[in-house]
Amino acid sequence: MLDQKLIRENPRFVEENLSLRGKVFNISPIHKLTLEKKDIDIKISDLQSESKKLSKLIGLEISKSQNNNSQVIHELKDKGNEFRTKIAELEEKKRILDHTIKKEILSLPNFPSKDAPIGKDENDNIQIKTWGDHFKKENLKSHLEIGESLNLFESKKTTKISKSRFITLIGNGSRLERALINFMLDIHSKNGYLELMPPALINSESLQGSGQLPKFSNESFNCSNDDLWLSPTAEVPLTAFHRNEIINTELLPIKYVAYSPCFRREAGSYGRDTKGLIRLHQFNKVELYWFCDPSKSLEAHRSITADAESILKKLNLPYRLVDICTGDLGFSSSRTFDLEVWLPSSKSYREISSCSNCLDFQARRSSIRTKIDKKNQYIHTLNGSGLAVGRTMAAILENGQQLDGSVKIPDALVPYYGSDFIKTI
RNA sequence: GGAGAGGUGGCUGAGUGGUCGAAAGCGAACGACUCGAAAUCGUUUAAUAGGUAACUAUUCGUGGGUUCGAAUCCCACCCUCUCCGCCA
Repeated sequence: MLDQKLIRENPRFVEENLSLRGKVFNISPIHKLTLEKKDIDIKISDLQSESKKLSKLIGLEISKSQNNNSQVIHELKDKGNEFRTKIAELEEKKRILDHTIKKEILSLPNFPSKDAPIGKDENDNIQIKTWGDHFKKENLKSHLEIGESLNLFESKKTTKISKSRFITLIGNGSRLERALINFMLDIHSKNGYLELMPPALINSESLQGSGQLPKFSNESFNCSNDDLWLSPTAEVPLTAFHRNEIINTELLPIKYVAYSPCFRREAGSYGRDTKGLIRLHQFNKVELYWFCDPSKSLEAHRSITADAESILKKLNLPYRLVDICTGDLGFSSSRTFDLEVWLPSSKSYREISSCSNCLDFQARRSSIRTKIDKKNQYIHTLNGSGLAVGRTMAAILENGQQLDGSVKIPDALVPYYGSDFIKTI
């Protein structure tokens, strides 16, 4: 959420910064409303002040005279009633304004960082570096073919259970998924992250706090009976964990790692990645999350990205690091580095982690602050996948495939998986 | 799901219509005493928004209502605790 005061006092600055996203933002209607609201705020405050004084006076008069119904007291009460009516009128106006303004502001995305490359869409993203040896032979099998031949997962029968874009992991597939989750959690825990296991059902306020609501209600599953939603990413409960808190500065940065199932409706992606592990309504993810001192988030961003990268390195999966351009940034993010893993069957890179610095955008929505020089300041939040588990499995299957049809498990994962190769049973 | 109790500042806890933003205690900060410390004594100490400031407003779980005036009365909701039932 952007600062309402900034919108009121410097609307052009706000428009210019938002427009870096490649769309035109006209905030002059909200700007006008914020001015109106400020004006009403002042009027209400003045009236309340007078009305309060009057009430005290009435109290005094009543205690002085034994007669509660004297002419004087009646007149004073009438005057009090006038205040009440006026204040009620203004408050009604203010309530409508507040509601409208908040709705509008909650639908505005974060400012892109001035360090982010300027661009329109994903084609303008900039590759920063590549890592690892690419496996580029011909006739490589896709992770879907490998998974089917080794009986690691199943999607056709799964439509009976739920519907398309769900998967059932089987045998070694399930074991590999578990191994990956534990492997990632262990590495990050050793690296200074505190492990949390948050609920998968999330209330509306939490989704609003991290930026999924009100604008993207289409993208999450909703349990309408209960004002609860299936969490699309652990980023949501992790942000909400400290909602409405003032965090002691000495505790910062707070670093969490959380494994969670993630649920996404994938509205608008019909026909894309319909097969395999890449785009599912439900998938597992290990998420990294930082609450940090506002002066230190740039450094933290590099750090969280490096922590996500460390998993790819340990698993010996080739990847590249991409700097997301202003037009392709997520709603809450000011700067995002994507990690894309190499999938040899399609000779392409695929997003496996997205590491974002949201600055104070989520903290403002969620009211998470810290006291700096006796003043409350919004902290900065950062999130990054570390990593998306299903896509990691896909990458291991494709990059580790052997001529005999088996798959080599990366050395670091062997203790978790329990053997060196996945073979047909 | 049934029955009951309760939600007040950093914490404990008093407050049932009028200088109550809230007694008292604990805690914390500062000062005195001390070579230093403990103990003791004294002073200070809620948050949020707006304002350079003086100051103004709001806040006693949340939202409504009654009233000139609500922590206090009324209504709805949320949450916590205890007991019973059910349950992985």
